[in-house]
Amino acid sequence: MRSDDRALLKSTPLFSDLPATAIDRLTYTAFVQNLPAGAVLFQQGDQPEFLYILLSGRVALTGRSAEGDEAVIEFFRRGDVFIAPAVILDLPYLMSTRVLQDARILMIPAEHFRDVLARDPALNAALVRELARHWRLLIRQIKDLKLRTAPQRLAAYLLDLSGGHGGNVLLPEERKLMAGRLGMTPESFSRAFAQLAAEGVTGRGRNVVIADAAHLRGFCAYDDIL
Amino acid sequence: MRSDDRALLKSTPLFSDLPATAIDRLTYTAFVQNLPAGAVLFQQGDQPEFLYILLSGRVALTGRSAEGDEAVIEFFRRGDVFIAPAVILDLPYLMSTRVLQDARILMIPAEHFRDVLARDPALNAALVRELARHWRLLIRQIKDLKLRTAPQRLAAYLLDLSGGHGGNVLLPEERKLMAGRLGMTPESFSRAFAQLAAEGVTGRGRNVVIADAAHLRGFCAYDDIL
DNA sequence: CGGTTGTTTGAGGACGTTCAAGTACTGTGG
DNA sequence: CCACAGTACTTGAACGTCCTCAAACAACCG
Repeated sequence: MRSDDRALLKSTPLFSDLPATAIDRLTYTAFVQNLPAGAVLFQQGDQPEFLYILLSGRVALTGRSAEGDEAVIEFFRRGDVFIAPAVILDLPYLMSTRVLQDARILMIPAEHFRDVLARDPALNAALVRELARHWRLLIRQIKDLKLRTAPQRLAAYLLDLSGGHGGNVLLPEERKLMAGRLGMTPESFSRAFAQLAAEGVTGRGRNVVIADAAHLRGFCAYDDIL
Repeated sequence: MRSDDRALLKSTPLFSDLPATAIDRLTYTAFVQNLPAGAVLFQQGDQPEFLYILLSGRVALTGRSAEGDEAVIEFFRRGDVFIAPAVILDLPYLMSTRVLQDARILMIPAEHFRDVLARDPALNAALVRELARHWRLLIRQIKDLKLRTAPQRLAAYLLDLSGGHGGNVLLPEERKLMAGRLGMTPESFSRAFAQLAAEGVTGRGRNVVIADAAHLRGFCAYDDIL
């Protein structure tokens, strides 16, 4: 692990409140792995062997149906810790993970993580907050899927990306993958995007402009559904 | 709080590993409220004032769209602790809560809960596991919504209720509410149920029989999607 | 430059919703 | 015990959204 990796850990929500010694205790058995885009870290159903922390690159957690089509559950970026719950409970992963952009990943052996967790109150406290935050993201996604139409979901996602204020937005992923995250096909994504032109959303490639954020919030019930 | 309430708390996953003194510390400012079916505990957007533990009765967490229709996110029953994340983070509730069946609810002041949480490592550890478990339930629900059709979702839910083995199942809620939980209208629920007759699912009222669990698992990709 | 992959667009169809009507339940008061 | 009201549940028809399949176009990368 490089020194800037340590600095990165220290800046994440999970580790920022932990003393350096706690971070050391957690990471001294850990190692860094470099993975190219397209690599699969693990498959759903596997028993968890590591806790993963993304040091750089991008990664997607996906679920796969019996027919083989893939739904993105969530994207992760630099600094994110993922699939902690499976490691904590020592239960099979519910999702698969695919590298989207060449990634450096810190891998903490699951057993070791659980050992430290059993002893370190500060880590428990930090993890409670981390899990609580993530819990809310999942609730929002469920409400999104149950209460909004495809164009509304896209609009809400774009507003999230813009921080709610509109203006210029840079799409973080391919449209194909964003479609999966939003629970629709790439074709539907494309049509949803075309439909948002009438609501003041324009753009080419990965650059998108939200002309009237207030109007778009109304369109997708941004504040009502939270 | 009655003595059998204390016994109930002690039997829940969250509190079972906590010493009695910790439970006392947590509950000495708490009180019990009786609420009739139909009562609303709080609305989405409210600032959290209490952590709720259901001592008896049934309750649903729901999200509401701008048009006013309601989607059930999850049901809770005796012994369940709900909306901990909002209380932990002191952020507005993302959902509303409605009493389905006359309920006795233990209410722990949010401020007090956070105080205890800041001091009690055992509570943190228990909460980490509780949140991790719930996190996995939400992931399953998201995969359900993104990867399965309506009849498949119903089939998977029935299998969950039966413990995966089939046989007799007692529906825990009105079909109307189960429809919301599964992300469909009551009409679609009814049709989905009718469709499952071809897969060996029969029943009248709240009593349902799964004739061939293995077959139904195949139908909804029960083991593939997890 | 050609091959590959991502994106858009069109046509047709499946799934699920909406609206509307009818049936079965549940509980209440006579 | 029955009549009744209110609610839940089912069923049918029409509609809309989203998906599938297919093709054209654009962007990227060797």
